[in-house]
Amino acid sequence: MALTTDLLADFEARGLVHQSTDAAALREWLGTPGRRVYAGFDPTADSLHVGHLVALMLLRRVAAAGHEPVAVLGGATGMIGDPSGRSEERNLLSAEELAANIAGVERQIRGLLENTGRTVHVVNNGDWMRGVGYLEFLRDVGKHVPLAQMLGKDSVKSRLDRDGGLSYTEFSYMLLQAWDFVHLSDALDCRVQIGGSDQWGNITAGIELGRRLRARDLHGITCPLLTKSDGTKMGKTAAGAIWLDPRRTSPYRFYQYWINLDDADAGRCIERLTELPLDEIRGLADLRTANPAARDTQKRLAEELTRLVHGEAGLTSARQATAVFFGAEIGALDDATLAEIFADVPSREFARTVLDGDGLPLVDAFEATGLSPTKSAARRTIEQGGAYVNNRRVADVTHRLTAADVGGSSTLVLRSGRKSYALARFL
RNA sequence: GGGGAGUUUCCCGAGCGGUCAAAGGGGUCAGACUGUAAAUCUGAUGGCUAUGCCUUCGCAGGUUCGAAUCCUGCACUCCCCA
Repeated sequence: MALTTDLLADFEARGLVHQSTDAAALREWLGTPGRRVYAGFDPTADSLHVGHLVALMLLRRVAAAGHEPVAVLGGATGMIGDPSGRSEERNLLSAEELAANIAGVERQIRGLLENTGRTVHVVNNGDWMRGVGYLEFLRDVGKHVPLAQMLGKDSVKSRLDRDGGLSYTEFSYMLLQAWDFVHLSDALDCRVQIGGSDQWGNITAGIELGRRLRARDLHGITCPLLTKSDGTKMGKTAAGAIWLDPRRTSPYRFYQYWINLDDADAGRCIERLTELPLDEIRGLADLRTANPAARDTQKRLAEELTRLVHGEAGLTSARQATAVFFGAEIGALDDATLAEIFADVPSREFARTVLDGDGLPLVDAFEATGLSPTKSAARRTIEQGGAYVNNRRVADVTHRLTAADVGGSSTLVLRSGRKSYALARFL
């Protein structure tokens, strides 16, 4: 198969190269189709999050360029914890946690890479590290790594300067990752490792080891870490990380995360995280300057990434939820759809009989669902025009919910202000 | 050990014996505006079976027709001198 793209040029055009080893040698090795390129993922949780998307997308580009992506799961390294980019010692995971995490992460990686049409290798460094004895490792690997080199790495230096320092265990992490690289070059003839810029030290350690042990040229590319213009980490919100697993972060919240990025961040993300052609991206940048209010970039970005991670159905549900959360009529939606859209929203069940006769005072419903802490607060909200039933404003403090409000379904959507929702279910 | 100052509603902080559920600011919540941003403006902000009733001003008593405000004791905090 012919190469569809010059991988390195593609990376460069999208601002994905922070540092790389000798570009000419790298380009030459990548000149043959079917080359294997790897990135590692440590299973620190049972789901990847938005921060991992860069690496995943890099591997997709590897596939798109006619090569074969290799994803390495850190069954071994995950037991240690990478000190890179961390300010303090990690807590160790138990073996069971680790196994569960690996299973979850592997499923996600396969889901995101296997539809590229290329052969995808998903391997676990636990598989080749497990049988290796400590003495053996020290003789075969440790012997070839100069301490000065290890101490010179930023990840180590910055930690040594701190009060907490770092343990011998984390210090050794680098050796494991270096050995991974050499092992993969043996087993799969994989000679390029890619990762975030915080991985440069670990990658070069592997390259150095390959030269010493095998006299082999290995290559590395790091991409800039994605950060937001306000300085916070991409994918972190006040409410926590944005995960790829829909059980942790609903497709709606995932979609909204991208929609809410500011212009500069959205511009950078659409370049680095999507597969849209560069001229379309340039077009979006022009639109953004001309009419920032339209938020075309954010919409396109959210759409692309939600479809990629959650599929077409996830995108549809996220869009429906968005429409509803911004005032669309709710009457037409059935219970199942509502349940899906409002998956993140607290709900409260009532006996259907409370709707009989005079019905349930709206004030009571607001208090019972937790939308208002007290009935007085509920009254205030209603008086000030901040109370909605199925997205229709109710300004009457004495309003009572009856069968007429609920209609055919059994769920009522209550809302306080712009964005606090609660479901009332009448069973 | 001696002397002084203080403890107020989510936070800071004002508070004259009656007009105090208690100024002002912050926060929070609503509304307007807006690009689902930021800023800004407006209103609200103890509870309730609500034109009234109940509970709150460190804790426990007391004086008074009436106390966050006066008195006594207790607890805690801070400052100064030894």
